[in-house]
Amino acid sequence: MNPPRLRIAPSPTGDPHVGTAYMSLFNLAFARRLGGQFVLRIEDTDRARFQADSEAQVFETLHWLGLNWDEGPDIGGPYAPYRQSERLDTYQPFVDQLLADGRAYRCWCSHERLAEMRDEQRKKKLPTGYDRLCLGKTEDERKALGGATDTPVVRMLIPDDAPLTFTDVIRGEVSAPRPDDQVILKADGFPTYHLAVVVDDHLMGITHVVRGEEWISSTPKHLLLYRWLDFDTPEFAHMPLLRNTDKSKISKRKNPAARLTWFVEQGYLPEALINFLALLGYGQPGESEVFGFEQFSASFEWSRVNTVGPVFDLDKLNWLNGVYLRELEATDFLARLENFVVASGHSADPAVLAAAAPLVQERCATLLEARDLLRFLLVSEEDFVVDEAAAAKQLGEAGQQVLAAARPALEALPDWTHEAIEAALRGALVDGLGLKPRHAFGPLRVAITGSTVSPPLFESMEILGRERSLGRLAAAQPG
RNA sequence: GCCCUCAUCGUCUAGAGGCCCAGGACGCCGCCCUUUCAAGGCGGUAGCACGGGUUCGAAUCCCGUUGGGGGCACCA
Repeated sequence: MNPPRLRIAPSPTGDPHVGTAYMSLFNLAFARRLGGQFVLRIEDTDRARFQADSEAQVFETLHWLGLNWDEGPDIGGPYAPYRQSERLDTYQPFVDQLLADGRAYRCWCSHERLAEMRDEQRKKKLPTGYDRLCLGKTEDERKALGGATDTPVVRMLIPDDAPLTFTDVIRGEVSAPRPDDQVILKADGFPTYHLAVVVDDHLMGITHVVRGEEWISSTPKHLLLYRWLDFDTPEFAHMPLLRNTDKSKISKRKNPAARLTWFVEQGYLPEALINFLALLGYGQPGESEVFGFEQFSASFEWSRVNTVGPVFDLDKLNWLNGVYLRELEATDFLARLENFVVASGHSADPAVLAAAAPLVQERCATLLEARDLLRFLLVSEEDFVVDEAAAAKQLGEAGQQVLAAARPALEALPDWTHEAIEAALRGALVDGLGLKPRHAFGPLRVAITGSTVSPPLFESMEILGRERSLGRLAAAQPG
């Protein structure tokens, strides 16, 4: 058996969708498992929804995830071009052939007439579908009937014996609804998805078609096209759909995680997202829920792919991301944090960040959280603010006593190290004032970090430096 | 309305007739550790949608019901 060829075919119609990464992951896992190829093809046949910057974002986010393709519009390949808008000449002969063979016909019906027809069908509670008004008519005959346009489309003539069942490598035998006479060539000369996928997948030697389960009901149309055009039918794998919390198909409207760029913005690690997506669609390949692409790919079998659409559970992703963050080498963590801080438009003193990174590596689920935990170190003194609620809680009368006792003890310190700071503070506050540690250090934490939650206090003060630390303590004392 | 598809804790799942009065993970709750928060340790909460079969025996097989999801475009 020849190595398989698989493809992902996103439409450049906006922010890349998380589903694109999800499908790519499964395509790639199978392709790598059997030493086959993974192809990226851009399906830009809908010029009404086309967005020019979308394609670059697709490339960028998939590369970020390490889901790299062997052939595609950016790197070329033996079956170029890989953009459907550049392949219009390729589709035309197949349309002509179907027309000549009587498998397709021209249709002049206007959008208005089609809409009316559907309204009528729905009102009468009939199944919706094209009523074949144009079938067998010349342009003149049709126009005499009204509700026609000058630019016809081409429709498939669906026969009564159209095949409605097929084998899906995930689900086994699947049946689908009987299609109506589907448009395959639009009035603007672009093919619809149905014609374009079939032709391109055949010409590009695609052996396995992996797509969302929303395509199951369209598959009979494709089956017919493969038969009529005398193409070999590929294997089909219909993946369960990712869901919103309310179980509906995951959408950008209801779920920020539907946008692939969101994960970058939030400071997720690509390896964590990959792990998570594989876990959702496949489950764990071995003993652990924590695993990498290699292990996933090595275990890959279509029959093990889930058939139930999983809810995209951010709690679990956050946990997983934290696991990956903690497993990172300290230098790797620092590099990624620095990268994230800069990419998110903040500046940072590399020395400060290097010293502070180990303080937060175990304390955050995402790089965004890490950055926020360190904000008190990254801002200038002019921009530093103490959270109001935190101040109200910790900087009242008792807090002021703490600050008053702490300052002289710290000012007298010869060495500004966290060990020395801790010793001085414990001496002055715990031993001196007889305070419980939590009451002794709470006010200081708020004064120094601006928050009741922070990295360890003494280390934070050491990194902040003597001058800035004492300045913040002074600033926290009114008058 | 019609067609298709799916059904184990809140969520993701293990379970392919007896090993299951259902196991794990996340979340949640409690305790321990502790300068806050995390991390870590220990413990707890919670589920086979329902009704019929088949069988000595069903979470597992069959049928029906209910429920969820998807599709029914000159969008993909």
